[in-house]
Amino acid sequence: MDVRTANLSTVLTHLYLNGPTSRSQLSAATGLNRSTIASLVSDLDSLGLVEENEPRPNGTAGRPSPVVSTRPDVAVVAVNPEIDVLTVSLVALDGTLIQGVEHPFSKIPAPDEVIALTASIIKGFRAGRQRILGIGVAVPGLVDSEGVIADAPHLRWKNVPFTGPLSEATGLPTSAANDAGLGAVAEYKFGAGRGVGNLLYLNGGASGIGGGLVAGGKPLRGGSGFAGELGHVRVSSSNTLDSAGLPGTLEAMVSRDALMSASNKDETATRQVKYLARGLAVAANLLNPEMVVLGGFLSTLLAHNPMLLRCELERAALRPSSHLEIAPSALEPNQLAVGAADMAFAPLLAEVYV
Amino acid sequence: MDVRTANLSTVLTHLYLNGPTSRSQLSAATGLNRSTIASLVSDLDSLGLVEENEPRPNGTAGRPSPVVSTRPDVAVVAVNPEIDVLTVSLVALDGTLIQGVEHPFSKIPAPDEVIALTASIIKGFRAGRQRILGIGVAVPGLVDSEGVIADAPHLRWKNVPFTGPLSEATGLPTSAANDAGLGAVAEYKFGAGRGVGNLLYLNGGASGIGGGLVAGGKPLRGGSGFAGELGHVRVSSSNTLDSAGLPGTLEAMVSRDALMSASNKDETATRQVKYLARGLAVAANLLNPEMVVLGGFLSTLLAHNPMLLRCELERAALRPSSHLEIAPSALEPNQLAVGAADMAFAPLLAEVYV
DNA sequence: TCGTATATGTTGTGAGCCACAACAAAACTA
DNA sequence: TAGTTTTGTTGTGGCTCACAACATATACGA
Repeated sequence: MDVRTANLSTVLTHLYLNGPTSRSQLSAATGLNRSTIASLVSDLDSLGLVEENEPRPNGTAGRPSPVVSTRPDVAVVAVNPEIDVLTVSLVALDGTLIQGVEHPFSKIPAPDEVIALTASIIKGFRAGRQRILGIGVAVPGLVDSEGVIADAPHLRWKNVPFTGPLSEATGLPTSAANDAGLGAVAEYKFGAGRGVGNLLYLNGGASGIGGGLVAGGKPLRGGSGFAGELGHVRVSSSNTLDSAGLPGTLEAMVSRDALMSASNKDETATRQVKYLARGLAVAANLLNPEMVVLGGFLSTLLAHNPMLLRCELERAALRPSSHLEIAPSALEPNQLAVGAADMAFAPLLAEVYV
Repeated sequence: MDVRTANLSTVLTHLYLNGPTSRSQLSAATGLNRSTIASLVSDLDSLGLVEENEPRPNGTAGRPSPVVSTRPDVAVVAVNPEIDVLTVSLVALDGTLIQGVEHPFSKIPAPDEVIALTASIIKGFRAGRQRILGIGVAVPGLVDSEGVIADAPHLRWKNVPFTGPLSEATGLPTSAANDAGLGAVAEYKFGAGRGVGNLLYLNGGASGIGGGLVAGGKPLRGGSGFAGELGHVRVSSSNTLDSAGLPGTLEAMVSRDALMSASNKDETATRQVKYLARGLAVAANLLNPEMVVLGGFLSTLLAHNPMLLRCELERAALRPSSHLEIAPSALEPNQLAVGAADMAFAPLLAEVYV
């Protein structure tokens, strides 16, 4: 890649992640010369990606530096099909949600239905003044590298080509990935785990427990793209099966339904906390993350008895796990939209062509 | 970093990983122009890092291209202190072992002893014609980012400053890291997992089971540098304790001593294979690696009944684990020397200053 | 209110480094 | 031996960055 392209990407990515930044701050952050930053910002401006605004007085001496920020009309679409609802969101080039549409389903939707609905909703978005650059889809299942949904058990989709048809229907470049993996990236870049290079994101939803990983500041997808599935790791010798048919796993022992329908809620919650701690211990020993971010009903479980969770975790993990931070999701309920949008912005941020 | 520096690094790293390469192949591999490669190789030559040799006839038409290779006299020292032996090796800039010295201990050595011994052995190495650039230490324990050995339980070392004193005693830049993590990188770059971006390396030694990870082509160290400790993940409800005092872990259930001293070896091996499969299932579900490399007595266990290991693994893991390859270490017994040397070469390979 | 210090934008120059083209060299092929 | 193919070699041009000199805009103290 070109030097120029790399530097344009560096600047735009900084603005994407850190929000409005003065030119002098950009110069300090990138190590590039004042004059170079001026030239790069000018290029990004004429590409319609950023805008310069009046300098904000900051009380220091010296000539004030204009504030550069991403343009709010540059956006992508984030799509998240679930069994009971389709969420289509418009997300701007600073990670903020502009608009979200939720379309409920009375029964599990077919892929065609979801694609057609999404295309229509996007047509609606286009009435606005946004420049829509692409689409990112958060899939509750396994997606292969060509955008084919290999297996989404709860949706009962298998080997469904998805990004291709959706891209054709909308004329927009489209990518797809596992939802929990995207949630992990979202929490890392904009949420509770901001700047924490090694984190595990665990989400408790209606259909089970999904997880995603960030390691060394990058999403950890694994060989076939389903790393992070802590829900299917065994934490008990029980024979209770999870959604994938595996016995005694975290997902089998910890579920929202069991919690809701329990006669003794407090006792059930306590038991589930203990199993959750065992699962986290496995992740702590094997991955040594700095932080675990809990979303969905797992954050409720955390709130129920944080001390118990930590004590049980310490018992089952190697000592350095005391450094492990446990935090609730900070982006809820928009993690997946933010993560999917991040994926859709990725090609632009990686290589800004003049 | 400079464009020139980056390109010099690219070329040198290619030679390090792929061995002797013709200038035309370098041009193809890097995408750089013929003339640029000529200039880069000339720079590396005058730095004494590479040499050009007679072109090898390859039967094709056209002017033959000189073969560039790393100079065999550029080397680093790899150090591996264990409870019963200290191994100090000289490794060349193509990952090959030039010389290895093993110094046995009758009792667990103290850090000072190891440092003094290592320094003496390196003095011996210096009698040769090698240019020694640095030292890499593979530690059977946890090393912090400043090179202090936080905890090496089997050596009974705690909070021992190590790289500092060794560097002072030898005058060489020194770095240290967990042994299993280095083994994982070695197998990825030069061994059974060559080119496999997501792999788990598991080593069965006298003192227990250690593990290291490579994810996305990079070592996965985790927050405090001890990711990969699959040995301390629970695989049984048994109360047998492992070396860290945790019950029912892989290390507690699978050990060389138990295997050696068993009255019915075959039965014990079979049981251990089943526990190993459970441990691998955890890793498969959580990390989704493409390959598991087994070293030490675990490769013996693999050889004992590969089919059983795979069957048990399939039962306990999500389906895509059928893509998971299981292989014995290809570098044994030099994994740690190769990995530690790789760490010692890293600063040079990352930035070649003219 | 004015001058000074400080910080930053602006402009022009120079240097580094790469791609490319033209030519030379060294193999293979018929 | 002449033609073909591939690659080294050399010189040129262009891109992009750093830097210096100058201009501009603020804060602060007299």
